Amino acid sequence: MTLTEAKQQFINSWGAFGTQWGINRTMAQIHALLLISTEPITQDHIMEQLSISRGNVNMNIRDLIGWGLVDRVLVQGERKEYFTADKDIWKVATQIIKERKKRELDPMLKLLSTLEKVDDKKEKGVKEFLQVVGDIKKLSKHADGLLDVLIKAEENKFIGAVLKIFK
Amino acid sequence: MTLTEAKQQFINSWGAFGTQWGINRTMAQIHALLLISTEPITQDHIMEQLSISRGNVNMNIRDLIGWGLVDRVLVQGERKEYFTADKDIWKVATQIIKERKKRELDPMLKLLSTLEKVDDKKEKGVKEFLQVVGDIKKLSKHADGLLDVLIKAEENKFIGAVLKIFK
DNA sequence: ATTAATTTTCATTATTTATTGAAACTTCAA
DNA sequence: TTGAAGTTTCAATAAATAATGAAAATTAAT
Repeated sequence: MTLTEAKQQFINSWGAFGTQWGINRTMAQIHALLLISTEPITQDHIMEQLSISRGNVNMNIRDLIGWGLVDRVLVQGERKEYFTADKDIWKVATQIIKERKKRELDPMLKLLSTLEKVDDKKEKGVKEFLQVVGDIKKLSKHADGLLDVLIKAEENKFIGAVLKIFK
Repeated sequence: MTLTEAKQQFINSWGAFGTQWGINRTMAQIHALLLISTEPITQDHIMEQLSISRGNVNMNIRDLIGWGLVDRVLVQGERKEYFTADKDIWKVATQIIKERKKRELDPMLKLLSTLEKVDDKKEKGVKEFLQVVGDIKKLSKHADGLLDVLIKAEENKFIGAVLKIFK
């Protein structure tokens, strides 16, 4: 396999994996392209490489910046904007975890707290409902804590070492 | 809030969370409905509760069974099939982890190994590409191991206790 | 065997989600 | 200022995904 083929396959597969996780295929592909680009690249370069429109690139790039996965880069003497992605995969992973926690886990916990306010205790089945809601809440909080450990583990070798023991 | 309202909101929200994770909204809603149903229910019941067609219920139920999240139940003296979902949220979570690992992490590792076979070493940038691919592979294997720990933690109080220390 | 009840399939249709591209906007150099 | 280069927005359109419903298949009672 040539490097060009391998890169193409990486981009395509990364896009496919993205869709399975609720991430826009093109956004994932742009991220993939940036991950394997040794130098910062322009919107025009992305348009050409992925055969997509200017508007599409622009919107997805801004989304990626919002996720903290991509940065604008100023190139000396150039009018155009350039973009890069952090190549440190651990940082990429923790950044995604942080964002998803913020965007999804927090709202989830809020919802569950609301649902715990069911008042008509007379109704049959309230107990069972509250049991399920309570369990999900407990699990969410566990997950929340666990993900914090993971995020810390990136900077803390000791935690990483301990986690390794159990594997 | 009444129990009926709360249940409705739970179902809707569960569906919305599902879509964010690449899961069909209706499938998530059916799962939610089963989670908060104290008794096994029929396809007709699901159709009515969620206002969806028979075909839709049927396909999604079978998917859920494929995920190991829902079971068929035979009710004494009844012709119709009934369905239930495991109410133990830890088991639900570990089952989902197991399935996603199998369906996604394994193929991902396979892909990465393929990509490592790039041969034209003469090409500029091969080293950087292999670095990124190698890093992702390393991370995937870490995640793989970590998820195994998590799955085991469900049955192993000791691991759970140790994980708690770091929170 | 016949038939009524139930489940499954899948071509068609509807809905949702993503993409395009041209106009509007911004930036900056002359 | 003016205008050329570059960026952003968003209504219109295309593509992908999900839902419907009726026909086919299966099941089980008579």
